[in-house]
Amino acid sequence: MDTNPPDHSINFCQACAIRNRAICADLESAEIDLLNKIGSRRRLKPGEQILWEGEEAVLVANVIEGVLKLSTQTVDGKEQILGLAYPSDFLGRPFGSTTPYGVEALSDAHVCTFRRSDFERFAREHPRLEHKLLERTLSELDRTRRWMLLLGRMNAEQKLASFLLETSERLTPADCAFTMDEAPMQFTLPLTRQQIADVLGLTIETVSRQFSKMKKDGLIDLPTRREVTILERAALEDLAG
Amino acid sequence: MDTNPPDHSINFCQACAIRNRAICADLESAEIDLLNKIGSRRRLKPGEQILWEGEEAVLVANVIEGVLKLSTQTVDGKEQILGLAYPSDFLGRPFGSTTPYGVEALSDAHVCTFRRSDFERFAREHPRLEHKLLERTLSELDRTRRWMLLLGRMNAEQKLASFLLETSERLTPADCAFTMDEAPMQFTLPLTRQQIADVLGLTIETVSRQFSKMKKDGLIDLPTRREVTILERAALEDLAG
DNA sequence: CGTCCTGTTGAGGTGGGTCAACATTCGTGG
DNA sequence: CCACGAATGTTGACCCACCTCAACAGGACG
Repeated sequence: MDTNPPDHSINFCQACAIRNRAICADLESAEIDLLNKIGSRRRLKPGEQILWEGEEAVLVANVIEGVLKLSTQTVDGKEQILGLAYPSDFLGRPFGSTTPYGVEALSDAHVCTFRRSDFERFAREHPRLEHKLLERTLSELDRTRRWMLLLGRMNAEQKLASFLLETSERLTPADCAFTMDEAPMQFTLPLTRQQIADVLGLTIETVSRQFSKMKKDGLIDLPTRREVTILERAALEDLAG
Repeated sequence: MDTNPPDHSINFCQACAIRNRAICADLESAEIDLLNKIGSRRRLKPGEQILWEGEEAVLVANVIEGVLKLSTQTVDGKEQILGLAYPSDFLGRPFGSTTPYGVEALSDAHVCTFRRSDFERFAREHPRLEHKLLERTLSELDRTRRWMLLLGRMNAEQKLASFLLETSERLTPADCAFTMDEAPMQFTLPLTRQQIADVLGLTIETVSRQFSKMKKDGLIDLPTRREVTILERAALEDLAG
């Protein structure tokens, strides 16, 4: 495994690409220095796992780059992806003893990890960090609840349309100047068809068929398996509801 | 509407039935007095709504007694219940501008409400409260993610079995001495068939058929529409997976 | 060039949705 | 207390969206 050893020669947090969006956003310079001291960075390859469902929760982390999946399994082995983590998202379960889901990198990824005990101590001593984490957790809960509507009440077409729209938005950095309202936009899916199926609660065949249908209908183009071009965003939004 | 005016003649929080489970659990006596001053109690009838999806978030609340539902609707009018709130659960969206879901009482209910701005100010001044809220939100996020597995990957039978087990547990106060491991246990459903369907992402007919099937198979009994007796808990757990 | 892996497409089956008739319970007012 | 109508729940018949199984296609990589 290429777990890089902690390197404190420069202050990572200060320079961090996601600094103004992550939980450390509101901290003061001195606090950031401290946080930097207890964290270490780690690079992950696609498929590499950093948290295991049910294991003792020893790590928490911040996503700096890449996409990761949070997932769990049914007794009969079917997987359900519980969520995707993008840059600035928080991973792990502070203030709880076991990690409730597995976390695996989908793309090359870069995370900032903390020993849970270190992180918790720091959080308790710095209410501002804890407040930021609370806001983030509340937002994540909102997002997760919206996803329940998708799983419980949408058909395959609506699910895929919603997924493509959400993915295109989350892959576009928030500070990006181009709003791209109606412009065709292209991106690389961080997931295989199987993983998309696991996110949407569908089978791989159904996902594939819906992709083909949307392409035939001219809503999207599929230059390669992993590339998607949204041609008719408004139409997709109609489908998604 | 029978909105009771705030009544500060006695200190509600100190005497509160859910005091040791709710977010105020770790507060000191003096803090509780303060919190008590900014909150007011309110009784709700079944069907009465206290938060509306999309409206400006002006209230947050703690459930003291009863069961409430959090829900949202699709464009085509189908409802999806996002969660149920039981005593000691927290309602509303602090640190956000709009309430992301509607909240309606399912049974006679009793809540302790705060103006969001008051609550937020209090929380920021009392990190212990904020910490408690964070822990609660993290747990709720875990619970919600487990529910996603149910919605995305379970069939009707598994969904209903899981629902009955969870409901029986949440209706049994945690401090109840009887663990009732294998004993037959009875409880009153706080939801109509339609609402159960909305929780599970099913239709009312499918819910009804699954109830009938479980009764025929001797797993449960249904003395009245609202009463359920679990006869074979182990078998239900097998079904739920 | 062959093997492996991922994705696509087709054919057919089925779980649960839809529509409809009926049953039961509840609420209201006589 | 009963009578009536409305609301809620049950059951049956049918259908369709999605799942299952299976064959095949296209890259990636040795």
